Amino acid sequence: MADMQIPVPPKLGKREQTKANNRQAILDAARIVFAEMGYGETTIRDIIRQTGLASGTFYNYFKSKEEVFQALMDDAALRVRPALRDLREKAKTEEQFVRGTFESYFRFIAEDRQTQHMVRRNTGAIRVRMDTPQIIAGFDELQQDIESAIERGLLPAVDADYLTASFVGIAFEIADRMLERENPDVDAAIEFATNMMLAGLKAVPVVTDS
Amino acid sequence: MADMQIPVPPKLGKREQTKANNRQAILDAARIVFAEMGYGETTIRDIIRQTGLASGTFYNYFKSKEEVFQALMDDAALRVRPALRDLREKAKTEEQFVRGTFESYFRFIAEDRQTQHMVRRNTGAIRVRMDTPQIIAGFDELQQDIESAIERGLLPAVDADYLTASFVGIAFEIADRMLERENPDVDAAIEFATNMMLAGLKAVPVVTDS
Amino acid sequence: MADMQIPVPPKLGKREQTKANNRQAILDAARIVFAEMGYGETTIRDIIRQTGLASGTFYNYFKSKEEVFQALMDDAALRVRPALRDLREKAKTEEQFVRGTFESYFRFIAEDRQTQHMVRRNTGAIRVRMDTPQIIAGFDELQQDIESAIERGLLPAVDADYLTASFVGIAFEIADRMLERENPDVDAAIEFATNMMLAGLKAVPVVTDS
Amino acid sequence: MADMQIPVPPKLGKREQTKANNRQAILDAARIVFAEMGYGETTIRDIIRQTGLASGTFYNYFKSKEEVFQALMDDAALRVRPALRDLREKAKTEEQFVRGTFESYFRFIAEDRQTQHMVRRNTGAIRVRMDTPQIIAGFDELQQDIESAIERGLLPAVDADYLTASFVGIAFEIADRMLERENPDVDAAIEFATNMMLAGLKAVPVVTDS
DNA sequence: AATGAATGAGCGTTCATTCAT
DNA sequence: AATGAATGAACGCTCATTCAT
Repeated sequence: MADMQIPVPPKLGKREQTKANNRQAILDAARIVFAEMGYGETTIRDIIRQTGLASGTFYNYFKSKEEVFQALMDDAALRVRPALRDLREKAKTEEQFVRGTFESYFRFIAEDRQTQHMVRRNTGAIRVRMDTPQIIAGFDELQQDIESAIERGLLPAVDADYLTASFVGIAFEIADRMLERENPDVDAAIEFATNMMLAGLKAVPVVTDS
Repeated sequence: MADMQIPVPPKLGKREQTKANNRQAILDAARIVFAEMGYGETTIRDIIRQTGLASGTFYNYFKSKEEVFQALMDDAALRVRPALRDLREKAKTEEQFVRGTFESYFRFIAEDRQTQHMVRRNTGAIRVRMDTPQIIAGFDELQQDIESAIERGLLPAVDADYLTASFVGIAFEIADRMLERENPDVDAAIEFATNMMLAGLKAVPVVTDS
Repeated sequence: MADMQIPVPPKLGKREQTKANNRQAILDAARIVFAEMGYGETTIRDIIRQTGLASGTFYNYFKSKEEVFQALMDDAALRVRPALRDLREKAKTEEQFVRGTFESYFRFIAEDRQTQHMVRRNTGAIRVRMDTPQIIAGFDELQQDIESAIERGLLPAVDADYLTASFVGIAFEIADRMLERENPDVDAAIEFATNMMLAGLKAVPVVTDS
Repeated sequence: MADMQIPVPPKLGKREQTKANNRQAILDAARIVFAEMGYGETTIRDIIRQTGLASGTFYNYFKSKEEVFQALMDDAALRVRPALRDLREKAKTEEQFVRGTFESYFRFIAEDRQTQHMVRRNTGAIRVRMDTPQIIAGFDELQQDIESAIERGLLPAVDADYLTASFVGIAFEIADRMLERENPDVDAAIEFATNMMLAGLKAVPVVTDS
């Protein structure tokens, strides 16, 4: 009887199942190697090697590296964006808007640090930063939200473009440093970024001991 | 025997001269192609092609692409850092420190936008940011300067790491957007960044017309 | 139970029908792509793509590209050969034999020029000539007919091998040029080839105006 | 002193020597595999495999299969054409013109039968004929020569296009059959073709025993 | 019998690097 | 020291073919 009430999940035949599995395997592999080696340095063969599938199989699912990347983006967007937008739309105060954004970003980054965070390849002193799909998805609509918040009067009528830039810049860089620390203190990062954003240098928490 | 009679041309000076020239030629070529195609996409062949030298010659001067990059960095550091450090060491106020840093950075970026600024390759929605040598050189010692400024009491005793991160993040991102505009207004960018840094969102200049 | 009530569709006939249909579909597709892209350049995938069938299905009917080709040949042979043989067997004079052969060949070529005639791929200056099934079928038994005609005394006792060669060579090349012309004049081609064959250069119609 | 009179052959350094050798090696290899497998079926890797060189080396000399082919053509043209043209220009009679052309063609084919003659791949019953460079070179200017001969009054004013076609067709096909014989009798082939061309079927030598 | 995804060999090509000249 | 051809690994990609469904 229970069977009848529970909506039947779209039963996949074995074929569809493996197909879905493979697609996901490629996406997972891609996320890993993108994060490890950077998008530019990653080859399609790196991705398939990581999956254990045959080289030709890749092309049954994606036409190019770009396409996998885009798929990762779409994936991430689906999962990340709605919450972020919702949060920012519902923000009653400047601080809620700012803190909420940083909070969800830093928490997201902290959780998925292994494979998800932005890439930083240091070949020697070279820093290459690649925005992984999740990141892009996260900030993509920030500017729109900021503009709409300005219209609502929630945020002051400043240059929305530069404000977004500051937001993103601070989030990126602080998250990056946060992850490099032994025991990342997400709350501290949120606090710092929020205060910096809201009231600048002077409002930022003073370090008593270090 | 005939060989012995031919007066030996003053080879040594010239040799060294050419040697230095070649080295510089490679560096110049590398700077151009790095900026044009991005570090990751640049091949050694691209660099030597640009110089007109033979491919083997490259290896007389550098072992790898990385090494050229490092050399460019060192070059840039020599030219860029002293002024920056000097400026920050001599800063009497917080604002001088902050504004001075942004000012020299944004002006530098604006002047050299052609070949020197950071690379942004967009393959579709993919943002890859590569810090060119000059950029890195510019920010490399920022953290030290910040720490020293904190010690001097010029800056509040905040988390120097995160403060640097905010600095760099804001600078990067705003510079980036500035360059995308039709007529980049460097002063406006400096003003925005400085105020953001010093007093946050609320202090940032309000846009009256857009 | 419900399954049992549904009237069983007359499956058997249909099965065989589909089977025959598929076979024919593959043959048709092959003829088209062979003619379009040339035998050598055609891949099995090209053929199945053209049919809309699944790739695996191909192998239920043919083992290889060669085999499809052979089947096309057999097909054509069935349709083309009998008439040709008949014509040549019934020939009362040398001229009937020769003219009849050229006539049926040139007319056939002219009618099916779209997809059926021989392929000529020019990659640059390279001429690759591929005898399509129909063509081969047409000439395949020519030599036998010639030999038999010699025995009958219809044709002089010349080297049958070389005679066939001349026949084929003239037919091929003239047909080829005929098709390249704006308004192919089949009768003129027949006339030229027949005269060339029968009495050589001197007998060939003189061009008065061009 | 002798040195001064004998024109110094362009002394090649060791480098130039190997370079020339390699180029020639590739050309030779290409000629062989083109002849063996047909142009269409030949891959670049087939060619380099035949040379023993590394795969990348091919690209130091040629950009593509087409380019090698063209180079072979140019080679052949240089060697074959002048004699042919000369012969045909100097022809005093129809027969000289016709016989000379066949003669040089059949002799050429007979000599180089290994690697040089036209390709005939029989995969099963499939005949693919590929005109190798030498062949093309040989016949390329035939039509011009024919037209000029017609103007000179050496040949009757027939359709030059079709006449060329007949020439080429007969030459191709007879040469082909000639080569298939145990002991190719070049003179017989020349005789047959010439007579066929000049006076058709009736003039062709009768076979007494076979 | 039909399907179509998986496979891995092989293609054309580019590249970093070596080394005889 | 400069040269630039040779090298062979690796790339992106396509293909014939197999086989579980």
